[in-house]
Amino acid sequence: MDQTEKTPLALEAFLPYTLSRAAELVSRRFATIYKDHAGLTRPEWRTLATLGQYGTLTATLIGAHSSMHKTKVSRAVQSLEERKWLKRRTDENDRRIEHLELTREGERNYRKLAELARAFEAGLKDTLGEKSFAELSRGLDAVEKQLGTDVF
Amino acid sequence: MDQTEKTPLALEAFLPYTLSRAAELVSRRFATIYKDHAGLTRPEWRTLATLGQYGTLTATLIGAHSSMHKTKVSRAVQSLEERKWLKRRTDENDRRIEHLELTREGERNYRKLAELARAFEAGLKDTLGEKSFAELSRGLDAVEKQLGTDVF
DNA sequence: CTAATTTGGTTTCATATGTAACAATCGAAT
DNA sequence: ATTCGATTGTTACATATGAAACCAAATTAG
Repeated sequence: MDQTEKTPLALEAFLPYTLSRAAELVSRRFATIYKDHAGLTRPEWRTLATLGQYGTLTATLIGAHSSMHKTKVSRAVQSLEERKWLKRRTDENDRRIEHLELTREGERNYRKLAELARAFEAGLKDTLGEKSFAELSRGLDAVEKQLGTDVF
Repeated sequence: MDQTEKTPLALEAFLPYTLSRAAELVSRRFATIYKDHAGLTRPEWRTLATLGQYGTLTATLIGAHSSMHKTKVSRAVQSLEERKWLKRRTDENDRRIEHLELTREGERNYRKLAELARAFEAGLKDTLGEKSFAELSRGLDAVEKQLGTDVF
């Protein structure tokens, strides 16, 4: 007897759905941190975080490290530049390239937000429990390892 | 000595990021199924899947079951109605309410897509490995259980 | 060397989204 | 019965997004 005749698909147990739902739940909560504390959008936060982590980078590299579309990066960089949180420096040998770097102000805000981010993650680990958190992390790593080779 | 002085936050190991990234990777792949095979958007697919699973529902309930904003549901229902994949029936006692139900055509397409969805998930389980898949599922369940009480 | 191609990044345009305002209806309170 | 508030669903508006066109600069091909 085929179970699927009655319920071809249970959405609440279907991984693409549960994964997307969990991501939204976590994302929504985490967003309050960079939105409320700094008025940043998600692309802006990711750009800040990537530059904070890696130091000087080009826009293309920011996109690669943070999995963002180049138009998102472009707009986020503009916005952070207007805030004076980052500065551009055109490459001397290749004038298409711009090296992007956080200003002192940007660096300061990055550290502050990074601390809140770590606290958020710690709270999440606490809420989920050490074991579930570790399982989730391992599962996500597996996804990244298997599907993450896509350029985009 | 404080490790965070050098790298306040490693994005590739930060759960809100890895979760969001994994969701996008899986979502992008799964989307090809309902897009290529039926020309559906994600809200349309979710609406179809929810009605297919639960039978007759109101728009509000579809939103609750599929975690979609009511405007998304409203637009998806319109579109599916135009395709003649669902029909509306106004409640006799409360004329604000519309009972939504798949047509035979809608049902047929739902079953077809549901089968592809199950195959997709099976392939994913295969790719990730039984163990990682199970860990991921449990981790996601924990997230849902702890954070899923938000209405939205 | 010049033309064609590629690359880094921005802008344009069409689409998708959510907030808020809205219309219609219902239920409760007076 | 009438008014007020809540609920169901749609629409209008402003914003976010990505595909594609685009510009400028560099590289490759002929």
